[in-house]
Amino acid sequence: MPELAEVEFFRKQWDAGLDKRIAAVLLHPDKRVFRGTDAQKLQQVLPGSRLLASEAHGKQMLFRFSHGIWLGLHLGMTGKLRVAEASFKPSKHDHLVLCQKGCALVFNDARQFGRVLFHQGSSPPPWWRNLAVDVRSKSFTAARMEAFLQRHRKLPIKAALLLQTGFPGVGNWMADEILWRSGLHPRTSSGQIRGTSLQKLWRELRHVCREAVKIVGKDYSDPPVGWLFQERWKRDGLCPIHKRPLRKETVGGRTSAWCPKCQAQR
DNA sequence: TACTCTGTTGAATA
DNA sequence: TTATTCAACAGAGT
Repeated sequence: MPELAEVEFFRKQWDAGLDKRIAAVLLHPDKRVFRGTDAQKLQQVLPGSRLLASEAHGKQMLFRFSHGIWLGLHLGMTGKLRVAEASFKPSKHDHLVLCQKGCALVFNDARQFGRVLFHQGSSPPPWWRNLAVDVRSKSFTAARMEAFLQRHRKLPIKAALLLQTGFPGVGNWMADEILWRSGLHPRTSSGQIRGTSLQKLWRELRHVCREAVKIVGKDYSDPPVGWLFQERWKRDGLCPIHKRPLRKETVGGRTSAWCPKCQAQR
């Protein structure tokens, strides 16, 4: 479930390889995760360089290597990063393996909605410039959010929260969690949200994102009881507040769960 | 066996 | 420019 918090967790898995040289790269260039990138070149160029640093932005990750090499990863729907022993043998969905002394860095993605990007140069890659403003940062003000919602005023708020250009890192479960805490029905038009309800949405958005990164990003634990998260996957999930059955419908093309009592208004 | 569902996103179309 | 729909993929569930 790679949203903001899970991405942060997976990024850190590869910290095990920091400062170590890449001895070999295992991959199959024709795999879909390499669409649009020169996988053979990557395989040829990366050995010999060291992993220097990594960062995550929303659902995107960037790994920086010596010799001006940059690797971008997106986990799609089922992507995972992990560390394995040095003798690791890739299986079916292990699309990219960076072999190092003592360990192997593994990118696995069954459905291959994820993606590998690659760049050589002294400055960060073009696809890492002009990133959307981080929702947890100081510059993500309520006014900025309001302007974005007005630009997409016809869109149901649930769909707007999933737009990575406005809310980088927010995915399906985080969007539902945010709306539940804000008392907003997922079909509410984005343009209708103003004043106190907009302030509320802004606060809950930032709260959920920060807490999720703290909890899930640390060791992949689930958010605690009391979060909608605990109930929204269940067939007969109940609102954590007053135990009413949650409603489930497709909104903005995605399965959404909400409490008809807490989130009544449209 | 066949059909449905899934946490993403980006291309095609309106 | 923005909104909608659908396909890319594999596996799990019914």
